[in-house]
Amino acid sequence: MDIENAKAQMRKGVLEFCILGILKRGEAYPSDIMATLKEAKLIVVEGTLYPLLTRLKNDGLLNYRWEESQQGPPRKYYSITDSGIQFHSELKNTWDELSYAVKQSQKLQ
Amino acid sequence: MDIENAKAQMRKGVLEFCILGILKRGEAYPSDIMATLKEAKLIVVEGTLYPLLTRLKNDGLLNYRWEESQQGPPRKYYSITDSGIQFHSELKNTWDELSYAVKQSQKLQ
DNA sequence: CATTGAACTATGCAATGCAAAGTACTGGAA
DNA sequence: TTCCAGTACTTTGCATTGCATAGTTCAATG
Repeated sequence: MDIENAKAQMRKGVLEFCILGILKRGEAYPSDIMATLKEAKLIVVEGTLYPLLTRLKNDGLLNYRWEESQQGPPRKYYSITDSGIQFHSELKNTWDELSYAVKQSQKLQ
Repeated sequence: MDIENAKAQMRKGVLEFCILGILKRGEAYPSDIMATLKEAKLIVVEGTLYPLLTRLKNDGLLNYRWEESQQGPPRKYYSITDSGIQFHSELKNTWDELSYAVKQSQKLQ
């Protein structure tokens, strides 16, 4: 029982919401997404992000297109689909409900 | 990929925080805890709560004592330990950081 | 003694974050 | 050309946790 594990557990399910939120602004490739998450103080590693994007794509919430890069191999640019936008809005409700519940449970100390 | 699963995932790790928060107010037995969580709009079932309490107890974050009940079998009254209080405060930091990160990632739509 | 309800326990599954190792492509240095 | 570094993407396997489900124990009541 350490705090690092607790952090990992709290992230579960939240990353999807964050990533869909980021892609709502416009398409991006994985390194872009990681940089944006890092700005928000959310460190994510490759082994987490890539499988997650693949999962979201397979569920029809994202699409991608290949684009040549100036340097290095081509990149997968991801964009959000209509289903993705709708799912994102449901996730927002879920997150808001959870935030409220946590807040309530911590009240009245 | 359905919203129910997403809810379950988002709860992971958060329940511990909520329960420690509730027990900081004073000792309680499982049905008390479930009722309090329900008030906060957080539905938890036995199969989730009991193993979780056992885990927290084994990690030294909680204690319990048996108490006879007026009706029905005796109850396990749980209370938080000093380690539990400290861990709760670390979880609070973790939760606050995560909330901030989620908020940031959803900005600038 | 049987039944009912409350309280607690145990088992097994599915989902996800993550570490770790691996593959593939490009460009520059030796 | 051959080797190496850097970037981008992929794959495998593990640990943890919420939850469904079923089972056990105990006290009170008829």
